[in-house]
Amino acid sequence: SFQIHFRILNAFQQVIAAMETQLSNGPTCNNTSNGPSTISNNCSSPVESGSMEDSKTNLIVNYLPQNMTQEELKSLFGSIGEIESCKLVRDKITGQSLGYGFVNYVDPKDAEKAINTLNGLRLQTKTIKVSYARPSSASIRDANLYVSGLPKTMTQKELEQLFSQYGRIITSRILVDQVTGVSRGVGFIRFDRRIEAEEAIKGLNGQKPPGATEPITVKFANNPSQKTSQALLSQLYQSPNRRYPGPLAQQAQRFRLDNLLNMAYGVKSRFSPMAIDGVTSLAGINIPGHAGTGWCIFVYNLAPDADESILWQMFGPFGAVTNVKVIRDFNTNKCKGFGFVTMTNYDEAAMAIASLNGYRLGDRVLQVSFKTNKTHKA
DNA sequence: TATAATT
Repeated sequence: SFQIHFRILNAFQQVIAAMETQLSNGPTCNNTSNGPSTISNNCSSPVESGSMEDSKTNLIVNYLPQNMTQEELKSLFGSIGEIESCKLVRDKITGQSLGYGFVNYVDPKDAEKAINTLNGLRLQTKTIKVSYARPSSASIRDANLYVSGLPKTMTQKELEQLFSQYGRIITSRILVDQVTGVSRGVGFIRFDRRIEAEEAIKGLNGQKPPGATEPITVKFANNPSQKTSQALLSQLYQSPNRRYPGPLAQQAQRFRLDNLLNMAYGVKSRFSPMAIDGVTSLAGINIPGHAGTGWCIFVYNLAPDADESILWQMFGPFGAVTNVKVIRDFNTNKCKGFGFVTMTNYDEAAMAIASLNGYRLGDRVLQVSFKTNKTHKA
C-alpha cells in the first residue's frame, strides 16, 4: 500500500514538473471552462496589489469541484511544499463543500509556487483559482452583487466597465443560456470591499446603462449556501458520509486524487472503461438509459439488519453516489441480502467495485458488481 | 432573476 501511494505521488510530481514547464509561457486560462452556462473572469491575475501586511503564505483556493475533500485539497497542495494548515470550507449545517478553501504554507516561496503552478488547473468541470488570502475582516465580506435586467448585448467587459467606477472588482460573471450561449441578462459582480458594493447599488440600481432602454436592478447577492430547509434536508439525506474510517477510505482517497489529476491533465486513466478486465464488451452491464442515470451497482450478501447508511458509508468515499437502496422483505422489513447503489461516474463506480467486492462486512463477504440484466448466474 | 470568494 505504501508502494502504491509512493507511485502515485511520484507520478504526480512528474506531472507537476511537466506542468511547470508548460506554464512557463504563462498559464492558460479558459474563461468559460468553469461551467457551461457562465462567462467569468475567475482566473484573472491572482498575484496583485498585496499590501505589506498581507500574508505571503496563506492562499484561498476557489472553484473547487463539489466532491473534492479537504484531504484531497491537502494532498494536491502538499505536493508543492510543507503545509502549515489546510481547510475546506463547508456548510455549517449540511457539511457540504462550499467550493473553496484555504491552504497555509510554512514557506512563502511554496505559496508563490502553488499560485504559479496550480492556478488555472482544471479539475473535473472546474478551473480552480489560487490566490493570496487577505486577512479575514468584515469589510471584505458580503461584497457580491446580483445584477439583473442587463441588455442581452452587454459583454462581461462592458459590465465591468460600468461597475469599476465604484471600486476594485474581484470577479464578474454574466449568466448565459446553456444551449445558445446568449446572455440571460443577469450576472454577478464581486467587489473587493462591501462599501464599494454599497456605493455601486446606490449609483446603479434602477439606472439605465449607456445605450440601454431598460434600467437594471442591482442588489446584494443571496448567499448560495442559504437554501430552503427542504433543500437542506434533502442534501442531508443525500450526502454520503465522508468519515468512514480505515484503509478502504484511504484507498478511495488516493484513487480519487489520482482520478482528479488524470482528468486535469488528460492522462488516460488506468480505470477507464476500456481497461476494465472482464467487462470490456459491456455485455450484461446495465447501460444508463439516459444521461444522469448513472451506474447501478449490485451489492450482495448484506446482513438482515443492513440499512441505507452502510451503503452510503461504504461507497461515498469513492465518489459521487446519487442513490442507495436496501431491498427488504415486505412482511419482516428485514434486508433480503442485497441492495443497489447508483454512482454518477464510471471510474469511481469501477474503483468502488474493485475495492469493495470481496470486502468483509462483519462476518459476511460482500459480492459487488455492476448490475446485470440477467436474473442470476449460478 | 441566482453563482458555491474570507476560515
